[in-house]
Amino acid sequence: MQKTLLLVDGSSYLYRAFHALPDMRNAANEPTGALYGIINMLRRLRIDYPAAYLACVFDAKGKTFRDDMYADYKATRASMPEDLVKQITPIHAAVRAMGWPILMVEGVEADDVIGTLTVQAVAHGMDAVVSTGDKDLAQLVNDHVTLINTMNNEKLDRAGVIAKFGVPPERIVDYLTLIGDTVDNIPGVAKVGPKTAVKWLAQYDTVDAVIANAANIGGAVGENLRQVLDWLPKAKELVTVKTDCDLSAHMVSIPESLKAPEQDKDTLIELFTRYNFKTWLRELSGPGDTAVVAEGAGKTADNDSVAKSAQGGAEPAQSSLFSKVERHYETVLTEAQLDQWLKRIDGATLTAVDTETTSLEPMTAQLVGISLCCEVGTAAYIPVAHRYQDAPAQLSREFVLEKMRAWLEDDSKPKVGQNLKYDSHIFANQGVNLRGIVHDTLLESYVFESHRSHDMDSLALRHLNHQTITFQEVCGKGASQIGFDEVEIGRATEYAAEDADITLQLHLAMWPHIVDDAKLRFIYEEIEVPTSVVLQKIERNGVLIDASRLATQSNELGKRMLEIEQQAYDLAGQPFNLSSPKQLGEILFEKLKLPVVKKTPSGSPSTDEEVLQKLAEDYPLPKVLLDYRSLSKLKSTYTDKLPKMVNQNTGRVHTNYAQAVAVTGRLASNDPNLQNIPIRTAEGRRIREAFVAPEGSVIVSADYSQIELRIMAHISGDENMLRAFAEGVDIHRATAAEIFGTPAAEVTSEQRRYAKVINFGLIYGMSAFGLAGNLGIERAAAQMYIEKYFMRFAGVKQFMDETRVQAKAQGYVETVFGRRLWLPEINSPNGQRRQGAERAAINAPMQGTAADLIKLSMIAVQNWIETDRLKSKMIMQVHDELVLEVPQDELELVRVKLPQLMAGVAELRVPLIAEVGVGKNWDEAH
DNA sequence: CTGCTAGCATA
DNA sequence: GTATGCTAGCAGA
Repeated sequence: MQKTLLLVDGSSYLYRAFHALPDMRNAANEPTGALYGIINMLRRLRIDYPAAYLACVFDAKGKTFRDDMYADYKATRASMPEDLVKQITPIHAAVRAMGWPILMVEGVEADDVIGTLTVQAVAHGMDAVVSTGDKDLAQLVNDHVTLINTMNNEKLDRAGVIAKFGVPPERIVDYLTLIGDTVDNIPGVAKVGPKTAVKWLAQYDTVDAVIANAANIGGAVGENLRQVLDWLPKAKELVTVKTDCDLSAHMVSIPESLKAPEQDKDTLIELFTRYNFKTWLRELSGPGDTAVVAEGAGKTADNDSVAKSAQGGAEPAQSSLFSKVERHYETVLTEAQLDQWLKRIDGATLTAVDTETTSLEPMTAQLVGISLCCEVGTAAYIPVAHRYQDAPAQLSREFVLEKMRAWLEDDSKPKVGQNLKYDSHIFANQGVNLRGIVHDTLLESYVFESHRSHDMDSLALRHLNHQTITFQEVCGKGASQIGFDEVEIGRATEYAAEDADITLQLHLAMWPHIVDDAKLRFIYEEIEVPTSVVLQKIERNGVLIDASRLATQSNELGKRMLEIEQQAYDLAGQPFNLSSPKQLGEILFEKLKLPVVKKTPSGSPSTDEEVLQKLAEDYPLPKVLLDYRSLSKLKSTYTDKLPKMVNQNTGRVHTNYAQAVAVTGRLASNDPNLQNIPIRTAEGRRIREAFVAPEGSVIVSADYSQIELRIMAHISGDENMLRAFAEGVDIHRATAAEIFGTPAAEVTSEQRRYAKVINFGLIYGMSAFGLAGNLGIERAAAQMYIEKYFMRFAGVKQFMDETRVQAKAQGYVETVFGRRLWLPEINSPNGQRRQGAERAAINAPMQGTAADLIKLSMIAVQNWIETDRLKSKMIMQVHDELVLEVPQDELELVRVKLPQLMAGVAELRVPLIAEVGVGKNWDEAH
């Protein structure tokens, strides 16, 4: 592999970091902003550009040759602010401790040192990557030297330089000579800016040639040019970066002198302690830092609420880095513009992609425009289907997609987006298969802060301190809402290009929080991102529904409901709306004077199932209502609704899996929800009969057996429970045997039922009160069972206590794989809320680990299907169950392999077991 | 038309 | 007692 030398223009970042970050200070009131910014930047760099050889170059004190040849060199530059001066020493110390050789050469500017090193590196057969915020260094770029700007993710190779400046790298010196450099106080030609410089260079090629032809250039600028003919050669020398400096006094040889040393952990701990970078510190001293050290990186600020409040605002969102970036948004209306953007994104390290469409329904929405951003602040919007009075001519949807297809479908062109699963559908609707999804800001936020909101507007506000243009501002709301295709293109560009720009910035802001944390990184890279790709496929596969069967059921249900309705009217002595809890309450509790069993949170008498069940013991009407309710639920939610959700094009039902809503890591299914299709009652199960396989295929369902209890056994390490699972016995029976102190063979069905309720209660963080309610026994009796349980399963008790402690101490609990589940209310002064959070804390590791496991299963199964080119397809996920549609000739294969894959995704202290069922429909497959 | 409550389907 | 999403009714626009 090609060796790479990674060079950082430390000086160029000093000022930028200092000015971009707010005034941060440690307890001793020492300024820390620039220090924080530089450390953060170097860490990110090491991750994004792994290189064996490194150097961070700073300007040294003292005059340089430029000062000697030009008295006013940098004359306009103010002296370094005192707060920055104070940070220089710690910055150098930190850079060194992080394992970066530092180069400071007296009498030679950092630029010249870098220039010289790149030339030497190339001479040694290496490539060089130069990280700088200074565009002047573009002159160093060639086939082996690339420029990157970590502040805005910009990457400049030869093509990039041409795209950005309009001239190739070897003409950058000429270009800068003509324009001048106000920062260094080097004048160029008055009134000549980038446009004119590019024009002249296109015509005459070099500054020397421009000078030679000065007499032929007309206009005021021609006159200005002739005024400075004598100066230009000197300006050219000033802006030229030297590549032949003598560095022999500072290094033995290239590249050995620049081999990255190990990071100096002790010094880093000292520095991070002194400057109060707690999160980095925690990572250095905490567990899991082996992986981190191996990458030569520590841990970045996580800005969680705990950290923030605890340290009074040190480690701010690095977002502020971007708030000052100048914005340049372009509407792409011509083929030439599109070509230029294609060139840019083709060479980009990462491109933010966003689509604008006619609706939010992923399977039917039509593409209206595409926005792109591969450099912070610079984005494009490509409208392809805006249609309103006098809309300008646009490139057609088909044309743009064909031009972009190669890039969109290229797995090696890295893309980021906000919920790219949606955009993937939009592209798929047009026959384009989006590949190369390496990041998704929705998932980054979800993995980083499970409990917070993940919509782009909130994220921008939180991480970038930026208020985005909202969809509502652009399209209005309610009846007067217009489609995005009716939005004026200029306005659409402001909105859409900003979305892509913000997406890229959000990634840059959130990624450091994940990349340095081995566990979060695993969850993100190995679970969430691949899961989103799999989900998109499952959603697209869809489920075949026997609509006529459901219609028949709807009819029957309707008839029976009418009969029941009549009975209810007779019993009530008047007609009323059975679906209205309010009217029902009046009938039951006012007219018929039935006793109020419990009240709703709002104070009215409850009429829920539990209440009606109780009242049904003594009165006829409640029973009738229970029947009505169950039928009505089935009809309205399922048998009426599902046929309406069949996609006209595919003839199937396509749910949408929400990947970032459930705080435990579970998926949620909506439009329609396929995760709550009835199963408990015979009546309800008939709906599953309508979930069918097409001719020649069958439905295969595989579900994890007792997954959450197994996870509890694993996490708690409780010996009794582990043994029960290891022996493969009936877990509820085993539990009953322990609690009631009888041999397993003598456990009664009543005892087993109790044990089962207790087992479930445990998973939910049960209290004696809750258990009593559920079993219909006294609270004291319930308490006794719980105590008995904890005596026999002491490991479980210990796990629960420890989980509560951990949750309170750090504000979150973790799954087995390290997913963080935040519990904002765990220390709430409100007892009710706090106890709620405690129960959630108990439940979350189990529910969350189960979610991790089945996501890993989905990835494994999809991978298998694609590798072996099977025709079987996943069509649903229901928390612990995967449902596939399998052609007959693949049945035996799937039947064996599917549960193996599911059981094999992780090695826990208990065996994982997946049970398979097969049938013509989903009901039979269970 | 929007947002809320009550109730109920699933794991 | 955990985690979700959807429906109907109803109140206030």
